[in-house]
Amino acid sequence: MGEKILVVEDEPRVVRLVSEVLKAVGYQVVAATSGQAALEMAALEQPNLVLLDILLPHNLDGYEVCRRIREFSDVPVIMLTAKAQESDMLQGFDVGADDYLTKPFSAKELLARVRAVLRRVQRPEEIITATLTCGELEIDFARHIVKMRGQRVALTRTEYALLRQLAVKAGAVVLHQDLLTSVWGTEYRDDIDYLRAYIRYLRLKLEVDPSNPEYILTSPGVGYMLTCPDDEAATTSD
Amino acid sequence: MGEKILVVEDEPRVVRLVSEVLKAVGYQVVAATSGQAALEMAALEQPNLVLLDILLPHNLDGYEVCRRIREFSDVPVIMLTAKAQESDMLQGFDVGADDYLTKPFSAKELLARVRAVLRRVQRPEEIITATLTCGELEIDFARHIVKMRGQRVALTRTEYALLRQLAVKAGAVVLHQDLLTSVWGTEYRDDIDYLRAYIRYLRLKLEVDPSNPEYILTSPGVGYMLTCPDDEAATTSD
DNA sequence: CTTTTTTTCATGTTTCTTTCATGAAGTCGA
DNA sequence: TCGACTTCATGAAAGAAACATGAAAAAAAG
Repeated sequence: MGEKILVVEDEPRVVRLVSEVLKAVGYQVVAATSGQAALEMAALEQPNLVLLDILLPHNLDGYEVCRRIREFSDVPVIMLTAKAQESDMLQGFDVGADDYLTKPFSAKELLARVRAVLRRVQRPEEIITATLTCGELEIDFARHIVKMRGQRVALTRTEYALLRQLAVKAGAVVLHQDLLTSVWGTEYRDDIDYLRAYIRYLRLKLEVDPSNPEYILTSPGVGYMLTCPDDEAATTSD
Repeated sequence: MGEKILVVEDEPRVVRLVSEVLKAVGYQVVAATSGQAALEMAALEQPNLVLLDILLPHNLDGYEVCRRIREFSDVPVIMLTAKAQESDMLQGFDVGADDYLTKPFSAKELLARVRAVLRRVQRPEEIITATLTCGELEIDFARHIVKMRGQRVALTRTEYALLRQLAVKAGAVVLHQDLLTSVWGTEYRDDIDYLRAYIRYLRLKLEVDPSNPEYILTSPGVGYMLTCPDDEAATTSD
């Protein structure tokens, strides 16, 4: 239930105090007393939040720990320290901290800020699955990767741009002019040879038989269309 | 480019000051001077962040405004006020604020906290992995250790930073610009020669045949990608 | 001051884009 | 039915852009 919070602090007394406060309201607490241990636990325990003291033993302070955590994780970090100087705080935010709390602080303020940060993180903004599946064709817009029949297909920049335009309007005929202007620019609106060349390149890379395309169909005099064979009665085997 | 920030504050002098600070670093600013106006603009303008003063004219204070905004929106809210009492702050967090800043505050602190909150909102997914294994490549993020085929590989700071950026997005094409800005900084966005040089260094250290890379692949005109040979149907012969 | 790392540049090579010529296929009116 | 016309697919090749590479100067680290 309770989120897991990693407390990084070298003074056992403070660790105990903070832990009790957090546990009292239902959080799980794990602790580390050195920077190195903190990094390992951040990776190993996958906490939902890190409370990070700046003054740590050995030569790995809180700023550096925060910076390194940021290299592999977006877990929220609240800096916790006696340093009240503005420059210290700014440095804390610089290395990627989410909040900065100066000692002494009250249990209530600590809890309020912990809650505020967790509340923000846990709101699962809808994850945009920027991937389109069209028959055996897969386009992962976020990764800029195209697969056909499970195999990765390497496309050039222009090929990808053209396929993308066809894909976002899959199932509909996209006009020559629309393709030309969106891929090459408005001044290429009537240069239909570009389109022919690149439609061909796409077919060579995506179609089983480029001369009898299943996916990229021609609408003579109008434009081209990307169809998803599943959607239709795809049994037109001649 | 700049996120849109709604500033709610009845003192024109403060509005002007805050607006200038925010605009100077590239944010768009819209302002409201009453609670009623704030609610309307929060709905209408869809800001990415709200800076909300607590003392507002008429009978609709900042707490109430925040509470009502929360009824229809998750937009982050930073409370902005002269009230330094702890109870006031706690009430701020209670009504759903993300941060609480007491006047007087410096421009730098304001910007740092604005950035921290926006940063948090903009990357909702957190990926924590102690070590990433990608084919024969192993990266221990906590220790900054890289191994290839079981052997430790010594990387320079820049080499490591570049590999890390590729690794956290393993399996995706990472754009030139993204790599350059995250490794060297935004002002290096178009200095593609740095990238070429370091991609080469990485290949020399990681690939069996640096001229025919298995791991670090080129997407001409787009970017580079770290692939994990196991994951895919590794039939990209030739 | 030596060594390592980073930055910078010039070179040849590869890959991608643009362009054109050809023949096939379809449309339409005589 | 026939040719005149339009639209396509295709192959090939010149031109342009992007790339890998080696090497050396500059800067930073030790």
